[in-house]
Amino acid sequence: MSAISPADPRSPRTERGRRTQRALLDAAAAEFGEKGFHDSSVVSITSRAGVALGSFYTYFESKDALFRALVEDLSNRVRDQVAPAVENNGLGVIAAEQPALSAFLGFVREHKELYRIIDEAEFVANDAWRTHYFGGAARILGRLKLAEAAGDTSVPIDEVHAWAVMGMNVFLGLRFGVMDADRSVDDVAEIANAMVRRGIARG
Amino acid sequence: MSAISPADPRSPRTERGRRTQRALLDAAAAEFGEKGFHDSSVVSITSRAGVALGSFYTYFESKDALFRALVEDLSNRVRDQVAPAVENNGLGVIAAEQPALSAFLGFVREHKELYRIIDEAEFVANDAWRTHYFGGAARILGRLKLAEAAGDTSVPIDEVHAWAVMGMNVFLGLRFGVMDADRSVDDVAEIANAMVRRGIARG
Amino acid sequence: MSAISPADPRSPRTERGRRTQRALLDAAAAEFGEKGFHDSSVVSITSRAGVALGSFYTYFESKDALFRALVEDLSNRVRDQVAPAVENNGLGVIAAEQPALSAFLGFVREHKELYRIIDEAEFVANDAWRTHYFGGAARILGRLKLAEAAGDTSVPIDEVHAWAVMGMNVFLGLRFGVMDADRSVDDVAEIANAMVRRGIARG
Amino acid sequence: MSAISPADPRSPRTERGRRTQRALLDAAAAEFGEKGFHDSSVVSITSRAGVALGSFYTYFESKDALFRALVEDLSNRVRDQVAPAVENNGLGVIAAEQPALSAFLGFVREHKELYRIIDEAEFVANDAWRTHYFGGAARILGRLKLAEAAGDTSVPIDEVHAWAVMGMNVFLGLRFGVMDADRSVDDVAEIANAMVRRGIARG
DNA sequence: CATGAATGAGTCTTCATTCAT
DNA sequence: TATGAATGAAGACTCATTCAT
Repeated sequence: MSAISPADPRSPRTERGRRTQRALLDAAAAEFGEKGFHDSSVVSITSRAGVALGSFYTYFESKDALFRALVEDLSNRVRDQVAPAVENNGLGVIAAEQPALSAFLGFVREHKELYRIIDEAEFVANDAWRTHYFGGAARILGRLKLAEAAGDTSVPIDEVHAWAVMGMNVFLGLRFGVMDADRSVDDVAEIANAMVRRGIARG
Repeated sequence: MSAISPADPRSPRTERGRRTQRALLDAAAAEFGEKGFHDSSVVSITSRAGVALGSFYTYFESKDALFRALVEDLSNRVRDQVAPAVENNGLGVIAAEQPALSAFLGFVREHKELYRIIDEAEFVANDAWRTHYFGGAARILGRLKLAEAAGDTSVPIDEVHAWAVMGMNVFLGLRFGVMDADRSVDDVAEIANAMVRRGIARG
Repeated sequence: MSAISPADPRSPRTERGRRTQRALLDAAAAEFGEKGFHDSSVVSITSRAGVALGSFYTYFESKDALFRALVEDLSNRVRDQVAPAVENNGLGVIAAEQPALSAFLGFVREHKELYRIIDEAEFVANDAWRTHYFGGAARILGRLKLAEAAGDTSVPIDEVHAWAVMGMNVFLGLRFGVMDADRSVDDVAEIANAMVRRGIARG
Repeated sequence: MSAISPADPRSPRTERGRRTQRALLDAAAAEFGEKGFHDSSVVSITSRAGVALGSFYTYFESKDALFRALVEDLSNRVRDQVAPAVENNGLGVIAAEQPALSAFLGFVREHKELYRIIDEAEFVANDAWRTHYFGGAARILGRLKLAEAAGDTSVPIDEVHAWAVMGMNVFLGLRFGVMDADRSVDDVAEIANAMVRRGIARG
């Protein structure tokens, strides 16, 4: 499973070359995971890999190209890990999403460091980001607990519910707020809230 | 509502100072929104603001500090905009989340550019990121449509459902995969999936 | 006489700035004169000028831009030095070119080092270049001496004639060979040779 | 006519070797002609030649050596092409320079790209250079036209005259300004101008 | 002879930050 | 407060050359 398509003009032609490229890839994954893209440097990556600086460019066109290769690779691996959990498991289609989610969570846990590059915001912002989301989740959890106390829920409320709802909200914001502003926000909110309501609320 | 807490040692003492700081803040919002944190430069921000380079440090300790101030500001404004939608609206607690979500989506739409700084990943990665998430959402949508075709759903399936589920998954990955690895992934997946199942599936 | 047009966004606004820029310009002239463009480095120029590396970019957009500024400056100065020698000297128009040429030669002699950057070929090629041109001039001189010996000349033949003829040939080659290939070479050669013939040969 | 002297320790011993070297030479000529010396790279030359990078050093000691070989080769070829035009053509010695010049111009025209490496200045400077010389030629042409209008010329003035005079001036500057500063500039100017005067002006 | 991986010094350029005026 | 010049560490990338296979 090479992150680099074999058609790449820079793909290694000898076994030795293949080893070097792999070393570079691994070093980069570690480095990016620790420091994020911008704070990682090519020098540092090559020295981690035990390779000369110049050799980097034998295998990758640029720092950006390496990053893209890594993300693409990760993306393919998530897919590969999740797919089998879904197929032929004898469950209903929607229920089958549960093992898929389990598989996904397991994958993320295994590739923690690298995964945060894809899904967290700018590294500098991480503190602010954490505060922001923990605050949001806490608020939602408070609301749900309130509903629970009022006897309005059909399931015991859990932190998982709060984060699930917040993730939902954030992604809908990104999708229908940032990326595409054509759809009515009320419409979107209605559909999403209905799902949560039926999923959690009593009767 | 100043973005800078009044206790800040660098908060302006004169009216003129206040105007300068506000200009800097606005310029920064625009700049960060366009280029992301790392590709924005202090020179460019000051020149946008029509202010001398040196003056920047009269108002902000560093580029990082400015960024944090901006995120904090944004965070507070989201809260302020969402809060009233929730209070005293005579709806049940969970149903009240619907206007809250509407308000949130509206806010994001108004502050598109800036908002992506908080919620999108590294700027370089955006293309990869987009492909990654659009792919994920498409996969989920396909699954839900399958369930719908099989007559297993209680509501008409919409793209909103797919993005909602994916946001949920991603955030749970971040929360229980990256940040905290103590909780059983199966447990988390079970709770989340149950919510979706009940929210979408037929009785 | 600044080499940088005052409209340049990077032109210095303070006296101190003006001094720094001048130092950079002078250092660059020396450096380029010694090593040619490619072998000169910005680090070395700034250190000659006693200025920090970064300061270079306060005054010049790039190494290329500096070079262009220098050439333009030199170009203007030649013109300024040659012009007065031509005007109002009471000589016929063509005869007036003689003091102009004197002035030009004097200028070149004063700015030797820098001047060779404009008019010599690639630095690496200089040795080959010298051999090439000295050989050419020697050949021409030989021919002219032959004519002289045969009594066909109206003036004593001098090395100057040989170099003059060669310069003529080379420039016609550049102008009507390299830059513009439309004109008949025989035509060009006829005109040029006629001039030399009448200028040197016995009636 | 090999560009490499047969004594060269790296001259090829087999037919195959000779082909490889020739391919390298041709590729280099193309490359240098397009990009100039510094912007040409050994990798690019070898890849143009369809030869492995390492093989370059089997045939040439260095990039510089290759360049010198090329210039020397070109130099010899100019000589070879010009020589026959001069010999035994039954013209007077000076008149015989006319077909020589024709031959030279023809050669340049055929080898345009490569020729500019020898005779043009640093590649970066070319724009400045062009402006510089075109300006100079225009000035001279203006002067000559003035003389023509005043009835002081014996031949119709042509652009060729202007470029010829300018080439003359520039080369005299190089020869007696840059390379050798011992001779009186007035003396040089007198000799050269006399030639032009008699060549162009009315008796 | 051919190959192509490895090397690392060297280059230009950027930019947050400091400081004298 | 405002200004803008000065700083220099840091970064990405290039490329001639060497060398093991």
